[in-house]
Amino acid sequence: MAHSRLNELIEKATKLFAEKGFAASSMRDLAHEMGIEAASLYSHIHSKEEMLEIICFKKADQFLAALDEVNDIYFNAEEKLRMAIKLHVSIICKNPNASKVFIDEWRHLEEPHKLKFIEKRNLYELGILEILKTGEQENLFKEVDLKFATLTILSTVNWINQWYNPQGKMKPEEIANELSNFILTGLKK
Amino acid sequence: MAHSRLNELIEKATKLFAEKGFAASSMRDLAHEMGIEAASLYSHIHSKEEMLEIICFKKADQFLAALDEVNDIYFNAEEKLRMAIKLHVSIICKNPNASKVFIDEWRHLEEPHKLKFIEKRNLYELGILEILKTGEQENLFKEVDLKFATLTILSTVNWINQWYNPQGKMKPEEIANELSNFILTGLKK
DNA sequence: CCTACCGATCGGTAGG
DNA sequence: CCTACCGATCGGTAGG
Repeated sequence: MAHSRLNELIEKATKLFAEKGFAASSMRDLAHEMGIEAASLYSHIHSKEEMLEIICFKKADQFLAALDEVNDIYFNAEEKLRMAIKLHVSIICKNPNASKVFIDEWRHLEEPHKLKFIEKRNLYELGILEILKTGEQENLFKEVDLKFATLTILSTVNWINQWYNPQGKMKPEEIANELSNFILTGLKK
Repeated sequence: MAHSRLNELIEKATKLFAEKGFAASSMRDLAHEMGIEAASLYSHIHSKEEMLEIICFKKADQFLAALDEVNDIYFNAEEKLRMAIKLHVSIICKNPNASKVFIDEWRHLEEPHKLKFIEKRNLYELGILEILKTGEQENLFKEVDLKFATLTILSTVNWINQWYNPQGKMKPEEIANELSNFILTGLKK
């Protein structure tokens, strides 16, 4: 497979960055994981930061693609929101390490990539916000501060990354369902 | 004032750790902020990590004290939850930088402090969980996975730290109110 | 992918 | 709080 060694490198970097944080991860740590010398890493990548870019932007594009999928198919705002949440949770659970880097480590990106990353993230937030706005217009959702509600929803769907265990008893679909119900109807009877 | 120079140091360290992350913050950065040489920092503290301890544990104790306050005074589970959220948001908004360190940087604590920190955090989570359990028993709240609901609630109240601006138009009280309503009744009409 | 190495920077200490 | 300094480690390059 072409680039398979590069793929392996990115995978190991993802795990390392997720576990120790970008700044606390050294190229020598990573080289050790790969079973090679630190200097040899640079035949696969140009810099430590480049790996962070690859990880963050790949994840950002996955989320944006999910948004397109939602907007292409579903009509009702509640269904749209449920679908968006389901896809979001699915993306996170499919690769918790990469998600952790996407959520917590992007700030170590250098310009101009950092700015570009924030733009993509904003685009995603806007997509969720549009769904909520539609729900308001359809008289399905309460009238709330849309920005506030968007960020609150994203916080709950991102947080699962902190405790999600692939070996745990809850499957991504169940998590998404519970979360959607919580977001839509709250805690009160 | 006794320890005022130490207080200033911790304050500046808090800001630095919040903005750049613990691992990416250097003692020379911090010394520069203080207007002294890096070596001089060690007449106030023993190590870089010690500052992280001070910040994290102070914040942890604030949250635990809030829990006591809630449990001492309020009876109804809904009121308890609203009060807990209000105090939580208030603690975060009072010092967003320290809260950021508490939420994101504690993993750089060294043992045995890391373990002790996790214990305190678990104690807090348990306190919130107890409130939800009471609400269930009082037939006020839905029957949900208590652990799941607790983490979801904490995620939303912690996330405000990412975007809260002390100069913004929303006051902590309003944020707490919106958040409580959202958590209790959800988005749906 | 390796050996050999670079300058820069790291957290921290000794001694005043 | 300073000067002077330590050994360790950092990301990265040259040349093969």
